[in-house]
Amino acid sequence: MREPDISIAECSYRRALEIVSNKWTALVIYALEDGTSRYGTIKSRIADISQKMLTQTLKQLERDGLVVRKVTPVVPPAVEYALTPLGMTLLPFLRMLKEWSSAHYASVSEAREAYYAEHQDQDASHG
Amino acid sequence: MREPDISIAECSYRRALEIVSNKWTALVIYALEDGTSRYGTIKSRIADISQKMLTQTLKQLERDGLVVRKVTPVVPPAVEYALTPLGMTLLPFLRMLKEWSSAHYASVSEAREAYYAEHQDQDASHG
DNA sequence: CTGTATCCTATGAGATACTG
DNA sequence: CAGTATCTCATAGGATACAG
Repeated sequence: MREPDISIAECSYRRALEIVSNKWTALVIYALEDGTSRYGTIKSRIADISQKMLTQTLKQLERDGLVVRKVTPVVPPAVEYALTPLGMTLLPFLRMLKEWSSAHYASVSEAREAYYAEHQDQDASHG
Repeated sequence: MREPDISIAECSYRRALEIVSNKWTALVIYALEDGTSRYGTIKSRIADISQKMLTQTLKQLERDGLVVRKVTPVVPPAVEYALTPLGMTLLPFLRMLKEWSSAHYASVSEAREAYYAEHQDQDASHG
C-alpha cells in the first residue's frame, strides 16, 4: 500500500522538487557538467540567462552544497565554479530528463497542437 | 565536443523542464502513478493543493497529452483521470528524483545549515 | 570580469464565493 | 462532486545602471 498523502509523507521529495523547480537551476548544473567553468563561460553557455538570475542560481546551488565557488584574487577577478560530488549526483537525473525530452517531446507538441485545434476558441496563446 | 549554447541547441530540453518546473505537476503525475483516480481522490492525496491549482495542473497535463480525462455523465458528475502512455514515460524520471531525495536530501540540508551558520548575518530566512 | 542594487512586470499560487 | 470566477499577495525573473 502507498501512503495516503504525498504532501506530508514525501516531504524530502517536495524539497528536492524545489531544487529543480525553477527556470535556471537545471540548466546551470548542466552547464557545469564538463567540469570547472568561469562565471562568464557559464553565462555564454546559457546565453539568455540574465546576470541576476545566474548569480542568484549559483548562490542557491552553493548554499545547497551542489556547487563550489573558488575565487582567484587577481585583477580582474577570476571566479570558478564546479559541481561538488553531491551536485554530480544530480547529473544522471538531468541526463534522463534530456533523454526523455529527445524521445518524447515531439509527442507533447503534437498533443498540444491537437488540443488547441479543438479548443482554439477558448485559448490560443501558444505561439 | 558539446554544443556551445544549451539555450538554443537543447530547446526541447528546456521545454521539458517547463513541464516539471512548477510546484504541482510532478506531484499530480505521481498521484496518478497507481492508476485511474477521481478528482477528489487526487486532491486528498496531495492534501494541501488548492482546487484552483489542481484543476489548472490537470488541464495542462491533459493539454500536453500526459493525462486523459474521462467524464461519466451521472449526477453528481464523476470525473476520472489517468496517465496516458506518454505520461507514464515520465514515471521513471520522477521515481529517480524520489530516490535522489531519499539518498541525498539530508546532505543538502546539512550544506544549508553550514552555509547559514557562516552567513547568518546576511541571510537568516530559513525556517 | 564578476558581481550588486533597484525598479518593474508577469506569473504562480492561495482564499473565497459561486455553479451545474 | 467537480469544477469556474475573481480577488489578492508573494515571488520569479528581466532590464538597467552602477561598483570593486
